[in-house]
Amino acid sequence: MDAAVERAMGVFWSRGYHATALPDLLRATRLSRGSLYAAFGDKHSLFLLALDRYIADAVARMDVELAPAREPIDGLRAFLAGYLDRMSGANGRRGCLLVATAMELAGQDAEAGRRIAGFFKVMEARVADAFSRAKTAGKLVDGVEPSSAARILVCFLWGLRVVAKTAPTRITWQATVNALLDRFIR
Amino acid sequence: MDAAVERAMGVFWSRGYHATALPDLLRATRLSRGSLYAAFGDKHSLFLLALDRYIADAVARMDVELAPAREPIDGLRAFLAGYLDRMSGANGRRGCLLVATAMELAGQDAEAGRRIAGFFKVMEARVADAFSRAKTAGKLVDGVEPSSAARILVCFLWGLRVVAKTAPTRITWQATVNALLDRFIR
DNA sequence: AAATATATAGACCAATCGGTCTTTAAACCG
DNA sequence: CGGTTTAAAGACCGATTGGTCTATATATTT
Repeated sequence: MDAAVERAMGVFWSRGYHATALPDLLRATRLSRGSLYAAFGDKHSLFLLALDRYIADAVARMDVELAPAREPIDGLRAFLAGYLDRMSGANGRRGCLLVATAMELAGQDAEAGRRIAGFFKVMEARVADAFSRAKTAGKLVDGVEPSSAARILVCFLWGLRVVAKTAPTRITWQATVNALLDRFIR
Repeated sequence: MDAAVERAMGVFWSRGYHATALPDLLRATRLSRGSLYAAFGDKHSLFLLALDRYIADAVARMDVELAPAREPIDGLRAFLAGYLDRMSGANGRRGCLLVATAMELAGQDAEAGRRIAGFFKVMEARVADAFSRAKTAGKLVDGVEPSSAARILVCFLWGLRVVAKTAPTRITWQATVNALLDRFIR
């Protein structure tokens, strides 16, 4: 039932939680009503599985892009390039399931909120680690503290996902990302 | 019917568009079903009015905080202090109607999308203007370009509104905002 | 091939959705 | 006071919501 979760994830991703109706999920998962409820319990449980899947994918990407073995600056650049891809054109307009869920559910839904907050901490920690390694390699501008640079960068990236919903013009944002990085990297 | 729009805005702000049901709006506006439909047409039209109101409030705040007459650095600091207030504790958990709408509706609802994109441009322009004045006053770090600094800062702020939904710890973010400003301001 | 487990299609459920309409009460105005 | 406008209350509408259940068909297994 792994493929079903992935297909459901796609629907929630495109439409959001409330705007996704059961028929949408049935069409996407190619499951009958009965099978879907037997397998996943209810809409909310399936959503949490989809969210977990989305998070796992994102963490997996960071695992390779920001791997400790890799040159940290290269890693950060690859990491940011991925974000630029994901926020350009149609990809950008589709948005980000994590940001959408944070805004739509995190206030009311504790389970969803915990997952969002958890992912945020993980992402910040990985970026901070990369900055930290860059600093010991002497590649950071004087006075830049890895942990606060990481918070800035990560926060900026979440903002990008918001902006990309209405202004998916890649070139400008490529330049903006570079400009931000130039404030940190020597 | 101005107060009704404001009350409706409060509901949409707290719950989002899809999760707001007619009874919620009736309770908040203290209007009967008939009166509400006579005055505003339908739920979507009322939502757009509420969104316009939210945007007008935000622009009005910027008008005073980032007024051309004011010292630009002071203005930016006041502007950022306002954001920190709005993202701390319960305020933060409530989120931002603009960011929520961007994620929930901007993809499907062209009217909402236009408003979001428009506000984004306005905000970026005002911040860029403040940075520009700061630069001519010699208060910017060398190599910092006002327009790209503005894009970075604005984008960072949208990201703050996302993060604040689950991690509304003021002190850390106060420090992070200062750290970002330190990259731009001399 | 027969028996059993599994998943399908889709009827069905109460509740709620956004929206309309009629009836009744309250203001307002001459 | 009497007549008119205005708004409230709430019945009512078809459509849709998330969720259950039964009957049928399809595999699977022995």
